[in-house]
Amino acid sequence: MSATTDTNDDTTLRKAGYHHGDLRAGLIEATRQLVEQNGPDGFSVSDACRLAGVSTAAPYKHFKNKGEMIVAVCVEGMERLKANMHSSVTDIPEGDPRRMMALGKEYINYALTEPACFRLKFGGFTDGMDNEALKAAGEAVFQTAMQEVSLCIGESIESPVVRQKAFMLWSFVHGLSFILEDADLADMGEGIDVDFVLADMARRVLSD
Amino acid sequence: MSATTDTNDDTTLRKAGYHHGDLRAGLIEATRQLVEQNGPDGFSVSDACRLAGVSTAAPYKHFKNKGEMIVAVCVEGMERLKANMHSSVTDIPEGDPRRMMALGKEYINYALTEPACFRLKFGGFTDGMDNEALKAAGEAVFQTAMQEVSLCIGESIESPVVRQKAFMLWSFVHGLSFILEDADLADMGEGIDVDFVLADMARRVLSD
DNA sequence: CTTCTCAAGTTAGCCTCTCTAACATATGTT
DNA sequence: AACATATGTTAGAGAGGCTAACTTGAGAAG
Repeated sequence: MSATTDTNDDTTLRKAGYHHGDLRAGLIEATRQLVEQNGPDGFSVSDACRLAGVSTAAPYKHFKNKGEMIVAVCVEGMERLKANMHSSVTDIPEGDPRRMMALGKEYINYALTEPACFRLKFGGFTDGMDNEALKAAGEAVFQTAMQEVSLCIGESIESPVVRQKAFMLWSFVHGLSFILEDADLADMGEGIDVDFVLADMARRVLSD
Repeated sequence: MSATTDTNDDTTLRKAGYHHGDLRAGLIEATRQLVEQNGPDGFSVSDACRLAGVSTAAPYKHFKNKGEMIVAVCVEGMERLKANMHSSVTDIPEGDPRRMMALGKEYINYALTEPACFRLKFGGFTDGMDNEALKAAGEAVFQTAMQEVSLCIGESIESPVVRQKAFMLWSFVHGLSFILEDADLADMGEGIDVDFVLADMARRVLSD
């Protein structure tokens, strides 16, 4: 039984001595890994504890309950998504419709590389978990889309048209993400070029 | 303790005597009710048993495990969705683009009236549960959309263009459904008229 | 009508999971 | 050096998933 061994291979995950250092971060990372491995509902607090190398009671010094752990993982994920989206457009000049496409691609890319996190946030697992941080993280992502639409069609971000077009594109990309990461559903889109439909949709929606 | 009382108020749900009659159907209905009440992850086999008035071991004569119960609820739900979609277009002449809109509205309507079933099927709860019946039920729904697109644009259902347009519209409606039923996300679409965006999107995608 | 059989129930109990209470340890402030 | 507090631990209550072994009763066969 060397659960509390000193050889610390997995930084931030396992602990070195009696105290972990940053168990909160360690548990979030452990949970994220488990969720990505076993699906959005295939994780238990106990599993996360084993991964982090602590007792099953330890998490409750950092989170109120299992739900709060899930929310924390989602918030982190949304922050990564937002950062990815931002960095995906830095090389493209403002107003270029390719920026809109890059955002959509990045959204889908996130859904495909962190599918379980994506579903944890959007699939209904956080239903009824009112959390300001999580809501704010989601809004920040939508704001990014509105900003881009505003630049593309040359209208104020306050304009209802901008909101409407952003909402339409977001709905499309959001649904596409869900479909692509579900093997059964993705089968129905066989032969379809994701890049093409993304560009095609952007063109159709952004035109008058 | 009158759990096995003779007064049978809730047909198909509770049993009358020692044998239930159709416990399989009773458990599916009980599960559906619980899921709609408490969210897609807010149900337990035990709860369903209590609702159906049987012991906690009874379900295992009809389902291999909890996952199979979930899948059964999803299959039933998809069949309802398909039926609703079909009946929503019977009064509109073939080829009329309003048929496409009616299908989309019905899809969204289903997501809003049976939100937990919708998320159970599409939110990731059935991840890794390979089930032919469930996959077939989903495909039938997409076929309906393709059929309509084919009629609207006057091309064979085999045509890649038809598949592509159907896929684009489905993605949009699918994403819109997820967004509308999530209170936090729906807030971002404040002031947006669902009927309008549906019609607008259909027009944009179905045009050349 | 009786008897047999088998599908469809039941009880008892295992293991795991979430979460709490009570106790232990280490860290940094005074 | 001593204490206060944050962060761990162990023990255990209560619930849920699932199985094994037993029971019931409904329909077929004699």
